[in-house]
Amino acid sequence: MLIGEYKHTIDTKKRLSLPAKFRKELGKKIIITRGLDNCLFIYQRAEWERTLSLRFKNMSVGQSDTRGFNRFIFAGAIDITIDSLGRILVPDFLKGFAGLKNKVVFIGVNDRVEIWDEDNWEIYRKKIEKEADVLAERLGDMGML
Amino acid sequence: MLIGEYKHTIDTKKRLSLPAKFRKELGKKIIITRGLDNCLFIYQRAEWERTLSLRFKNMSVGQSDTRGFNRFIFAGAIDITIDSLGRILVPDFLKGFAGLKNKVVFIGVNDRVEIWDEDNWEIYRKKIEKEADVLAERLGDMGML
DNA sequence: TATATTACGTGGTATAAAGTGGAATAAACA
DNA sequence: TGTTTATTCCACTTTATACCACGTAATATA
Repeated sequence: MLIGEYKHTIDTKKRLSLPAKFRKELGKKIIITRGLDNCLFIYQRAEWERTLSLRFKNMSVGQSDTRGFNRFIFAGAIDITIDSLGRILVPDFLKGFAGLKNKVVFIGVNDRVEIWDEDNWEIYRKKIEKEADVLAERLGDMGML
Repeated sequence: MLIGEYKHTIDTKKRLSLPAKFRKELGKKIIITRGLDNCLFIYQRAEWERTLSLRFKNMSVGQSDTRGFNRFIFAGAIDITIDSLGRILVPDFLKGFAGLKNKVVFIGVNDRVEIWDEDNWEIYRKKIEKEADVLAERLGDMGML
């Protein structure tokens, strides 16, 4: 289970160290993709194949939005191996997509990790914290709280 | 059953000792999450994983409010093991969320423990105490108390 | 009631690990 | 072959973690 929030920096060589708490669960081989809401998704390679890749494989190629989404997901995905110190190299096109500057935030979201630009995350976090009581009510309806 | 109210302090190294009365029931491995009304929730690890994490495992990433919800829950949570002296380390983002300064208050709420900033708790406590009088009176009028 | 004993909360110090920066080496390209 | 880019390796700084010690509060015992 991947949880928590960690602030890290991308250095001048585009290197970015993964939070130590995530390394064990993610393993050495990971997949980074364009995510939703302007962030990047990191999946364990096996998990990626199981949850996303298979789901999209069965999608029809007849619909234009399905094709578009498939391209968005697969063309933006990249296989990355973590180096001996637990760092990854962030390719330019992904950096550009998520608007990453120096300061980024890693967040654990159950089965995936997300990389956010610090400023974007601040804005988004404040938004969902404000909506928290509404969300809690929904949780209550679902019998979870 | 977790009950009572205890005043503790966060030291310069972000350490915070759990009230001794709570330690036995909570165990060594706990989860701290963003709570409601500006406080933090502490759950026993196994309990939290059973109730929340597993239910969300198969939630769709297609809907934006579901994503926000997942991020609130998981990014705001942290796995903590209590040290040999019964203390925990409070990460900055949780301190910030709950507005914790030096003095905090632990309160037991049946199956969970809550951490409040002392001042916030004072205000909230006074509020509910005042409301309790009104509630009691109403109940009294109806012949129930 | 007074004293002794224990447990608890808090502060400090030492050690280990993690994050970050730079240098050296290898590979790719012109 | 020289230059640039990428990758590996090493070193420093900071942070987290574990360990130890003291003072106070609570409890028990005489």
